[in-house]
Amino acid sequence: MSPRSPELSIAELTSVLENFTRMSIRLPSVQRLSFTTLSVLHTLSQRGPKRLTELTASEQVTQSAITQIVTKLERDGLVRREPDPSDGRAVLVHVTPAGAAIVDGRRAERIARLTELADQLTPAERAAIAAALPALARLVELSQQQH
Amino acid sequence: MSPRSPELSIAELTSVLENFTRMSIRLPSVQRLSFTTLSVLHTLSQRGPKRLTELTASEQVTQSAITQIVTKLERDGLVRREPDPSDGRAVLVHVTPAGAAIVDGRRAERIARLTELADQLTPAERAAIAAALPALARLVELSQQQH
DNA sequence: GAAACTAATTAAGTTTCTTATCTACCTTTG
DNA sequence: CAAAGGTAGATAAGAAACTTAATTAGTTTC
Repeated sequence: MSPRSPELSIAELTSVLENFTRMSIRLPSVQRLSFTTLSVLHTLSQRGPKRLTELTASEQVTQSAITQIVTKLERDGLVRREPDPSDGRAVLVHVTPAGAAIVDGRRAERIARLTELADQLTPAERAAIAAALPALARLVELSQQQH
Repeated sequence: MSPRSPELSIAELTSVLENFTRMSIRLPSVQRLSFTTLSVLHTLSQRGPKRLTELTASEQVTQSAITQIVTKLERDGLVRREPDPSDGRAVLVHVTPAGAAIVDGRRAERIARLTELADQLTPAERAAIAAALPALARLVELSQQQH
């Protein structure tokens, strides 16, 4: 509530984000999907169909691992492979409605949990977070462009 | 810049935090330590010595997994086991200087990366994040009390 | 002080990844 | 256009990181 533009402490921001990471990472999932598998679903759901090689880059695991994950997800009906019309070697992985439902369901859990916590903050605290949201979103955007 | 206390959208906050999680989770680590192993080191470094059962609760894996992780960390000189004077069955796991150095090193990497990104924000954006930091930290605190 | 409980370990098996190799398609170049 | 090299994905085998189940040792309770 002091609008004197205090300097941003990146160390503190880092620490806060670290804790959010560790807080959300262990959310129980109904289906037993590994972290990487969930991340693949999330990526496909958020950014649309992707090749296996693109997923390899974004998820930071080996191409072989992505093949195995996609195979398992396809067997469970959560994604489907489609040929890439522009390249006969490539495959485009699409998320199915069932797959999207899992991503949405997990997001709903997180929203519910955060809502409970945010309810315990003061209105001023909530306003401060709201005011920072666009900047935080920009930070994420910048990070995605970069690498 | 509009200090009219706009309502906080938890859905947007959730989305932003999700992306931060996925952004930081795949940071390359010099030593090949699993996510859970790094999380144990982080917990010990941040909250001091803990019993194996306490780590089991905070890391959300089985007690057996914690035993194996601690054994491996001890073999590598990153933690050490000490008897709990108040309970002959229990063991207190302490992080060693070498273990703390790994945690600090990884934090330094994250800080460096975030600093680069934050430099690309406007001063107003940085100020907005700075103003929200205490509230975000409180949110983390509340979450840790709860569960 | 016997029974029930709790903290940690050990053993064995499963899941999730990696490395190495392979096939198929694409692109380039002589 | 045919051969050479490059890229996308799949497969096999093995390593790493977990799980479940059973065991040991110490603690609490009645």
